[in-house]
Amino acid sequence: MTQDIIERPRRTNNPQAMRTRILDVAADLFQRNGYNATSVHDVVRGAATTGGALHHHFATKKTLGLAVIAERVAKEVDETAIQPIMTATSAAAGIHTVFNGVADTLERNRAVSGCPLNNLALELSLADTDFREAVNTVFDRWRSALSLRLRADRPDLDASRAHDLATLVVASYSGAMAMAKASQSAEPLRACAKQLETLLGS
Amino acid sequence: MTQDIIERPRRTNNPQAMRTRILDVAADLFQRNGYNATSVHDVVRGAATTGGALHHHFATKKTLGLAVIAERVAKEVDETAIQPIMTATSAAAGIHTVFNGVADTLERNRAVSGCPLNNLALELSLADTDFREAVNTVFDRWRSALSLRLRADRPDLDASRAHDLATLVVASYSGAMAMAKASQSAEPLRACAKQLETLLGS
DNA sequence: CCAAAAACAAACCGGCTATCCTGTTTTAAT
DNA sequence: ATTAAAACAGGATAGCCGGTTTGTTTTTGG
Repeated sequence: MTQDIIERPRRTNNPQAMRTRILDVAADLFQRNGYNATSVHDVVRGAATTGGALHHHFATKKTLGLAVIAERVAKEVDETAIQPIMTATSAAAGIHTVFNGVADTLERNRAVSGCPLNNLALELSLADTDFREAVNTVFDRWRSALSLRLRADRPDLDASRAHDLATLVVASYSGAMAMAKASQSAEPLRACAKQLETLLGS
Repeated sequence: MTQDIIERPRRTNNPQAMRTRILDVAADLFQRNGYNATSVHDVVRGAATTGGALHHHFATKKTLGLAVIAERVAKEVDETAIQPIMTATSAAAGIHTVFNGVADTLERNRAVSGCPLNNLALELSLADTDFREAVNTVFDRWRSALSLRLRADRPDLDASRAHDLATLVVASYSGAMAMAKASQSAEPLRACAKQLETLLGS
């Protein structure tokens, strides 16, 4: 009797794709449920892989977390917050675009899961220095870019004031996202956008 | 032979004190390490009590968490943020006092553990509706109080604008605290305070 | 063809939350 | 005063899930 061989689909090694997939799933879960509330098993299941494979790419959960910040969160901040401001006709216009654009997105999706940077910042930056530095780096890039743009718009603005102004914009964005998450509403973002406009318009 | 009785200190029932102690320790640990990263065991050890006693006062960890928000975090927000603004000579002066006062405190203590409301808001408000509502209540009280004070100062201000302005103040405070935590520096708070002053001065 | 990389599979130890049962103290009615 | 009931605290345990490790098999590049 010839044995019926179950044809298991041949495995194909694709380390880059695997790494990317794990990173994507982890970023999503960390964002939605938080770092501590997400187990590596959750990530394994989500990425349809195995514990061993994950371990091969990321030795520990912390390594994975740092990679998510450096390669995913940073990119997301860059795309949704920094780029639009750099390409807009003015800093004020860019800020308007970013705040209201994000508000629109939040209203399209039903749930407000918050700013990924902020989420991880508050959960991890006190617990671990490496996490703190990774998060701080992203905050600083954002703030510097904004400060630079503000001065490009208004050369009369001195560096220190521009820096303070950029800080206020970033802070109000973060805070508004926190309030938006708590109220499950985009309204705080729109309110802040309006007020920032009057401040920048002067 | 008479048995030597080890004199164990007689137990004294003091449910209120026990409850208070547990709540205090839990609030502190949740604030410093986060909700998920804190085990009930940690709370038990910190309060120098036992699992059974804790369970008697708070059936589950979630019950404890909700109590911390409603009875500790809310009070802290009231004392450090709302009261000073209500008693100051003007809203602008009050805001100045709060932001710089907190900044001073952060610099005295070595570590910036962030705004307790913000910390728990971002960690829990998406995970659980009860938590979200508890956090949102505190945010709203804060915002309403501020809005009311702004209008008392400037009767020309219409309600909607006052509300938006209050939102910006609360948001920038929250965000500045997040940045302060990530950078372990009070500078973001001072920067925001300065910029808010020019906005309110006009 | 072979060595190294990549992916799989299973299980480990430890700590977590929740619960149970026991014993003690307080309260209040008789 | 006495005593029954309620409130309170102690301590141990169960069951589960956490992150990580350990072998082994499969794939791939040189």
